[in-house]
Amino acid sequence: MPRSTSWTDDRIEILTQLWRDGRSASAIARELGGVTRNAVIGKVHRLGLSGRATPARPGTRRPRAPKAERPAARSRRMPVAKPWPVVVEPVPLAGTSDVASIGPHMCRWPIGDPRADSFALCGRAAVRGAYCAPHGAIAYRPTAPDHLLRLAGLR
DNA sequence: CCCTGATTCGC
DNA sequence: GCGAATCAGG
Repeated sequence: MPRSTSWTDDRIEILTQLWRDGRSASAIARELGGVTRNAVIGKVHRLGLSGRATPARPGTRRPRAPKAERPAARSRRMPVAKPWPVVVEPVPLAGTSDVASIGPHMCRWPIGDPRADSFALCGRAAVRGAYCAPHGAIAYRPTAPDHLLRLAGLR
């Protein structure tokens, strides 16, 4: 028994039969064992078995470029779905008002842990709804364009 | 990414 | 003759 798998007559016959059956090269290689699909394809060609009954060979093989590396085709396309800009403004580190002293036109943005004594509300002039400009920028984030929300199943 | 066969060429 | 590497595609 040959320890290196070789193309013995019987293996060639199996190969021929399976190939005519339309089995793929890799399937044949697995069936035979000890050979790769490349080996099978190579043998098929050497045997002159290549074109099958109805091969349907659309593309003709390229003569193989001498040695050039592929230029990695540049495609110009629109930049896709960059995150829309989120404005980050400086935010006051500490609040100046507590819930009792907060007025109607003062920023109600909570600062700190509500359970802590240091808890406060921002208290700056409210210019966007209940909040000052920087807190309003956080509270009223721009939403995604409608079509994107639809794509995401959020509408 | 998986897969297909085709081709080249050093061994 | 052999088949890995590499190719063009599906």
